[in-house]
Amino acid sequence: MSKDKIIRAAIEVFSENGYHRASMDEIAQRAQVAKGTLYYNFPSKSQLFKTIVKAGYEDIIRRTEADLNAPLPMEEMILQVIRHHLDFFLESQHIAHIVFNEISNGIEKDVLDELNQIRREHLNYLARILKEGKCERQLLRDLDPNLSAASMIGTLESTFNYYLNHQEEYSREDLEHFVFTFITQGLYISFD
Amino acid sequence: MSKDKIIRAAIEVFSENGYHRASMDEIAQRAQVAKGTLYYNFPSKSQLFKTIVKAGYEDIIRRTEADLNAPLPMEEMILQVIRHHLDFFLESQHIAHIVFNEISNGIEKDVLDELNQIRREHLNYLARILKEGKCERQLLRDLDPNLSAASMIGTLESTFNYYLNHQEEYSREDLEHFVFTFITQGLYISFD
Amino acid sequence: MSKDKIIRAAIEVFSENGYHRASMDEIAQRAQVAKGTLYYNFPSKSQLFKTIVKAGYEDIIRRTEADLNAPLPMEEMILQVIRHHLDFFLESQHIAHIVFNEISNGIEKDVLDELNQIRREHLNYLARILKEGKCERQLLRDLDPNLSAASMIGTLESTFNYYLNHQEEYSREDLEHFVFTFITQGLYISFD
Amino acid sequence: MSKDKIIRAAIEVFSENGYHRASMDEIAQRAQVAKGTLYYNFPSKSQLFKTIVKAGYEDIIRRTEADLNAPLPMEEMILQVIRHHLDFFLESQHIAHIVFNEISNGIEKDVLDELNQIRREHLNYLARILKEGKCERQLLRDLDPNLSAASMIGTLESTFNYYLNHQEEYSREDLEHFVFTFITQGLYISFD
DNA sequence: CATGAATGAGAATTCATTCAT
DNA sequence: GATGAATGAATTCTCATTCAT
Repeated sequence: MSKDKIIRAAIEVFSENGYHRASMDEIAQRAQVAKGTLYYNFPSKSQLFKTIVKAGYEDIIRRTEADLNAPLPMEEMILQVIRHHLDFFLESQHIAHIVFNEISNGIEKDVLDELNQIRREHLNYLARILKEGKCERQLLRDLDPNLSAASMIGTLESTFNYYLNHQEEYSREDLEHFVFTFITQGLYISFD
Repeated sequence: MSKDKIIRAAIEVFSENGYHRASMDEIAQRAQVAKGTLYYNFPSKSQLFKTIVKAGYEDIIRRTEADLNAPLPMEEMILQVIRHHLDFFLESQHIAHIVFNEISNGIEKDVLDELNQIRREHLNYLARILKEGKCERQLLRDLDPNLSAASMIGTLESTFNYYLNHQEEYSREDLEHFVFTFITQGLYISFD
Repeated sequence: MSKDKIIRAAIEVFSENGYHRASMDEIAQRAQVAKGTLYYNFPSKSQLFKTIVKAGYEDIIRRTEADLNAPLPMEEMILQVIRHHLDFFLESQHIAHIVFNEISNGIEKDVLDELNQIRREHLNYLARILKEGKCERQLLRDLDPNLSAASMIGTLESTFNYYLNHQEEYSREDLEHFVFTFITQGLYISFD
Repeated sequence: MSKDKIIRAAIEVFSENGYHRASMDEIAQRAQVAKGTLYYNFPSKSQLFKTIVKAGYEDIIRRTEADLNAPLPMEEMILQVIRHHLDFFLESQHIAHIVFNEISNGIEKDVLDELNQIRREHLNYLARILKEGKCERQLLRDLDPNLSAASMIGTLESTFNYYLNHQEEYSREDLEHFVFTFITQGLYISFD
């Protein structure tokens, strides 16, 4: 079906070139449909982009939620969150790159607002997990949950970006272990 | 002098619109020079962009180095690094936004290579600090210094981005304290 | 029935947007039929347009003729012509706007020819009435009947257009009286 | 100079094809400039169109005013107005066609508003002449000056349009005489 | 009778860059 | 040093029309 072909092609083209350099022409070509078909299925370039980003966030949340609705100890939950985000980064580099790196200044205001709304919801989702963890047990430090969620994402993102340029030097386990340790324990050896 | 006016204008326009939506026309207008003058001073848009990014990185390294060449305890060094980066983010939001958020896919390959080279050097600089810290004293965990450096930046960046949209809820001290705690100790209360 | 729904919708859309900006998409939407149905009922956009214009002219001639086939004095005939045209303008603003204002340059040549043919016939019809009037009685000045017919239409049209933008300032009677006086007696107080 | 070449070409293309079918490509080609040059000189198609229409109206008013600022008897004034409008129609068929026939529904609202404003001013100018005439001397009938002005234009326009398709049948004097008689005395032989 | 997905030729507009002055 | 008119390739988007079902 055209819509699917277009989305698959768009993911490729957007992630290879970024939003602004991606051209509808190339997306159409790769999807093997006529340019008009793009606009038959999506009202504009920015809406097509938004559709992809939204699906990306929804996918990652769905994966994470599938694991977390069974009650888990907090350590396990954070590990699962990290794992699912890393999985997503690794399996869907293209989408991930768009979802997390493409700031897209200079996109239509209304679409940008929607994108930011989606981003915010994703952060809130993570922050909520951390908030519960803080109450429930005495595991988590008294840090602002929103900033903590943002920093988790930032850490995952920059770790993954670094990995992209140095794939041969690290294994998947290395990344997972690094991110988990960095996020939960930080750089310092704990003072005891 | 024209060159300065252009750079000042370019920083504004790039950070407001992102690289691709920033137009040489608007930069010329804001700099109050003719468009030709832009090309008299800079060979191309991407070179103008690179000039700004490079200066941004150099500025931040210069500030940090000024403090660190006197021998300091590691705790203090990391705090200084965080402080100088936060200072830079807060004082030069525009440049910082460009320097850290503008991935600039779809820029000429040679300029992109130079930009990545600059980014890499900045990371190396931070990684070197951490490496020394690991040997010197027993403070730092045995984590990969490159990934650690990348994650420090990622944390600073995402914290700052979150702050930009919630300025009223946090003070500068809040940010500094959060980032320092997150980076050095992580989310968990240390097991002792 | 689809055909009627389409015509009703097309009249609206053509008169709101003019021929070139009217889109088959919008006509289909307003008619609540699929786009294919438009082409099932009308071979092309221009043919649909022509159908409407033709029906408009036929309607106005039918109305006028209904009154004029009974023998009437010339004064009365001209008054009836004016009345019926004004009625038509007032009752079917949409169609009238299309019929008289949409010059439609840049329509397919064959359809344009047909449209002009229809227009010509309408003018001829009016000119014939005037010609008879000139012979029959000594009421009408020796003016070219074709130019006279064209000028009658022009007067009705421009009066009506002015009225459209100043509806509150004139009543229907004002218009009728003005047009009748202007056409039959002109601006000057007759020299006697 | 480019601007002049563009305007000359645009007048041709607009009047041959109407606003919507006229393409910037063709205008550029005929003006022998690159497409970009069009946009260097005019911000948009609609603004280019407006520029031409405005100049047309200004030209016609300038011509008329040149004659009328010397005090003239009303008969003479109306004759001059008719003559100058006919001159304009005959000398600048292209512009006249645009100015008076191109209703341009479906143009950007702001430009359309400006166009209507220009049209209105032209009508007001003619209405003012008639108003003065009514007071000054006992020549003019007590007809609404605005509707009268609109009808004068409508008469000139439709007469001219008819003439365009039947050029061989009428001389310039025929037209002038017809329009003057129709406008000032109407169709009826005055009752005396 | 009716549908609606798909098309592709055009159209307006943008913008980095050049170059004669 | 500086200008700004001119360029033309690239880009997004529109829309009448077709056709398999």
